[in-house]
Amino acid sequence: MHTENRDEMRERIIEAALKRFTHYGASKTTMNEIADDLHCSKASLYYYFPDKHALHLAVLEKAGEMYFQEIEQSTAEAPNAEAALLDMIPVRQNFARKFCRLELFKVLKDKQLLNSDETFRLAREKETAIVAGIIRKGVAGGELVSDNPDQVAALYIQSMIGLRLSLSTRELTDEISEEEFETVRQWQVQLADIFIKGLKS
Amino acid sequence: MHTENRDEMRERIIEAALKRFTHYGASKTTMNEIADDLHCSKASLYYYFPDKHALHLAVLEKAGEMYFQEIEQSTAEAPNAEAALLDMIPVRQNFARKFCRLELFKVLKDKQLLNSDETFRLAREKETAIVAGIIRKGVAGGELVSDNPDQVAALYIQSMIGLRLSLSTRELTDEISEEEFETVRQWQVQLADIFIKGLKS
DNA sequence: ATTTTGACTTTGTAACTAAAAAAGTCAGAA
DNA sequence: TTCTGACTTTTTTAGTTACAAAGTCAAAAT
Repeated sequence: MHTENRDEMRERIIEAALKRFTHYGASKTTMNEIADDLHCSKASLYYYFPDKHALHLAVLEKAGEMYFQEIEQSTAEAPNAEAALLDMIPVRQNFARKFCRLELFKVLKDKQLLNSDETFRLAREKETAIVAGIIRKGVAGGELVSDNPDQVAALYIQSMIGLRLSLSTRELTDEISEEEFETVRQWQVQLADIFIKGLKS
Repeated sequence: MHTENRDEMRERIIEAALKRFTHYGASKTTMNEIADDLHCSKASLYYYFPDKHALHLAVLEKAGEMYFQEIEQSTAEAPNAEAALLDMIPVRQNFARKFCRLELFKVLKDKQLLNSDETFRLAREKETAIVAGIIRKGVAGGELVSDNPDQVAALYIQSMIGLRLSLSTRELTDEISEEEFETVRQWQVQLADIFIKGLKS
């Protein structure tokens, strides 16, 4: 297996793993399967990633990039703050639906991977910053009023995650039925409305 | 073991179980231990309760009664809607702190006990009704504005539960550290503020 | 020098098992 | 009607094994 350089091969591995993970689940995918897909040996994978956890995290980071790309596009297209916040909701949902088998929660709980905390913290901060930006823009345009957009944004993200979690009757899982998705969506839209109202006074 | 009547003995059993459960956890408490505490035989317990699940649920119902008693007192003493909503938060927290070993989530997930769903639904509805009442009173007094207090109340409760859940890093558990309690409290107060603001426009 | 690999070792996990503990039952006593 | 000792059944736990997957490394290939 010959490639231009180190980074290119890393990308190929991540993409192969992403495919397997999204189809069959991360824990049901073996390193041998990924190697076979790439027509290379398992040992090669370990030349690019110290262990499976690191590969898993890299796959999640890749998925995160795709998510933020969509979020930023959606946000840019929105005519105002209210629309921007409401449009984020289905983007989030589609992402969750598409990548539910990446076993995000498993990695999040796993303390074996030291960098994972940092990765998730950064993703959370980025998402919060996007919401804060939306609010700030709304304040600048006279649509909203807020003396602390960052704090409100953090609370907004935290509450939205909370609604998602409190609606999954089962334990902390990545599997959600279409019916549950719809219920979560409705609650999230309602909560967004409250926030928007609260930010208009 | 002689008592006035059936209900009195049921109460004694529930209270003994409540003590054991809160100290050592429900799943670490055996029916024999409860029987020994009451100086009666295990078989007697089964005369009053069909199985351990039913006793567990009765204990939770008892705790629920204590909770609502405190909530109603706190609500009655509050001078306005804002104070009533904010005062509910520490009451909820103290309840969670006191009865965290009752393994509420375990029973909630357990589908063996058919009545449990109904019990929790009723408790949720009662809590929602209390919040809705606070909002309605606020609307009547000119403090708040809302065209659908029931829906807002349901969203409020759901969001507060969500914040609690999204802050427990670990899996769905009843164990929470004092530090986590404080963090949850702060988020919940902030969210309450947003709701109150949103209901003043 | 960098990248790859086959053959290897180590680790984790699913499937059994046996023993113990706890749940739950019941005929008969109080 | 209430209670109990002696009983059976079910669940949990702790071990065990056997297999699959993770992870390593010296040497080969580029």
